[in-house]
Amino acid sequence: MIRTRFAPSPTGYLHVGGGRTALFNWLFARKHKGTFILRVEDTDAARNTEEARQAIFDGMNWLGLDWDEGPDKGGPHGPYYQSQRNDIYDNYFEKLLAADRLYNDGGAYRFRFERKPITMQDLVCGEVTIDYRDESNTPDMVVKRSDGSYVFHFVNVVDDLEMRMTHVIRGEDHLMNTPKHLQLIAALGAQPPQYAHIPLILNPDGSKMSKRDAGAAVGDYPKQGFLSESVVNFIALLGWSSKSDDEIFTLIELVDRFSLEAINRAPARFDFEKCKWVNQQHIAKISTETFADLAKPFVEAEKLPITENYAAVISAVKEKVRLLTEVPAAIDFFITDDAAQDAETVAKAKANPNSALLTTLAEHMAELTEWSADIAKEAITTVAQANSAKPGQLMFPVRVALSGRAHGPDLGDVFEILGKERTIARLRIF
RNA sequence: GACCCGUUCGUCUAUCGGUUAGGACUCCAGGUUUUCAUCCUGGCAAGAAGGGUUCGACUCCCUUACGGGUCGCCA
Repeated sequence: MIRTRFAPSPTGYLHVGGGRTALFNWLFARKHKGTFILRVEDTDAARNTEEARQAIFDGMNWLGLDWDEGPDKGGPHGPYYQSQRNDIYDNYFEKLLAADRLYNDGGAYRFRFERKPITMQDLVCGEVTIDYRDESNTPDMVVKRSDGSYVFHFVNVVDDLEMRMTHVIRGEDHLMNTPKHLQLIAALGAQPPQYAHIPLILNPDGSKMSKRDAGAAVGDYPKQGFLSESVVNFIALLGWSSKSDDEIFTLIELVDRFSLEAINRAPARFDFEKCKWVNQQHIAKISTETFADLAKPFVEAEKLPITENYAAVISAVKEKVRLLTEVPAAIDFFITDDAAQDAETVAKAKANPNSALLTTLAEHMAELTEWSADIAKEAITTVAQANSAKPGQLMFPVRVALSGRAHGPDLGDVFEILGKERTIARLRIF
């Protein structure tokens, strides 16, 4: 039975690197019908915050990564906050003491490493050997501070043992820590889990992605108008490949295709443009109803009313936006008569000789007894031909007159949604 | 500095000794849309360098260069 975990410390927001680590652990567990555990490593009392703890839960929930054991959920190996597991750590500490592997150093306790080469079999990196005879590079590590608290390496190992982890999938920044953990586990007389160290995520310029960098916080993605499945899809592709030409996957499809063997060893740079493209692909895949629901908060945030024709309006722009944040600006001209216009585009359209025909077009439309996308388009053809112009040449001025911009939905949709009166009114104003 | 991991188009990647080195993002050009976008088609663009091993190397080995990581009483 596979058991994996995500063990963040609540000292900041949830980082995309952490999000991807959580994702890979989750995917591996789900793929093999195993158990996924969330454990909060809050041993650094000085740096832990309640906001950070909440950000982890919010981020995990948003990404759709549910846990089988952990906070709010419980489980047979709890509690799942390290700050509440001190008795357990004391027990293990006694074992190390009894095995004569600890010594006091300035009030703190250090673990005495065995001075020999340590070889590990990493599921991603393969066989890696670190020579512990070189003490300058591997000084005996502190497991208990002089203030009595335990350090990361110790509690992390104890918990992975206690919680019966079978696989530890974590960032490559932990690769050099693994022999330390292996030594600790051996000293405790236990069997280690299998390790898989995944490459780090870098900034577009190749530098290490850390706090403050664009795209670093998982919590920023929903605000920027990304769908959670897009983000999951995109970060899965950073350091992992399905080995096929397909790239757009739902969470379920990822579970189906995921494997540790397909994880790369080289770090990957974050490409914001591609992330947006992935989002666009997911928007295209979801239903109009779902899209309307997801876009609604962004529309309301811009103080735009949800009108009766909201469904039609949203449907007209669904395949034109890459981010949900683009929706308000894409639909506002449908909803209000004083939506912001692109001055440059308007000037360009007014300079267009064909815009002189717009008045004629408005008059012609005013005489129509019925109204539909096709009838309105036909009116354009009629007016154009009567004035020896091509219908297509009228499209641009008409678009600008009706929407105030150069880009937008199909003109037929615009005619239909705006209706006869507003269409004519805007043509005349222009 | 020492140690560890890595290095295919600008970016994400496929390739498990024999391929015209494939796909995707970006960019460019056509086409569709009586319209901009979407979409479709095409194009630009890569094996870090040098040595080996081999009939044959992007693929295996060594060296160098470059990138990342680690050397805490942070996690």
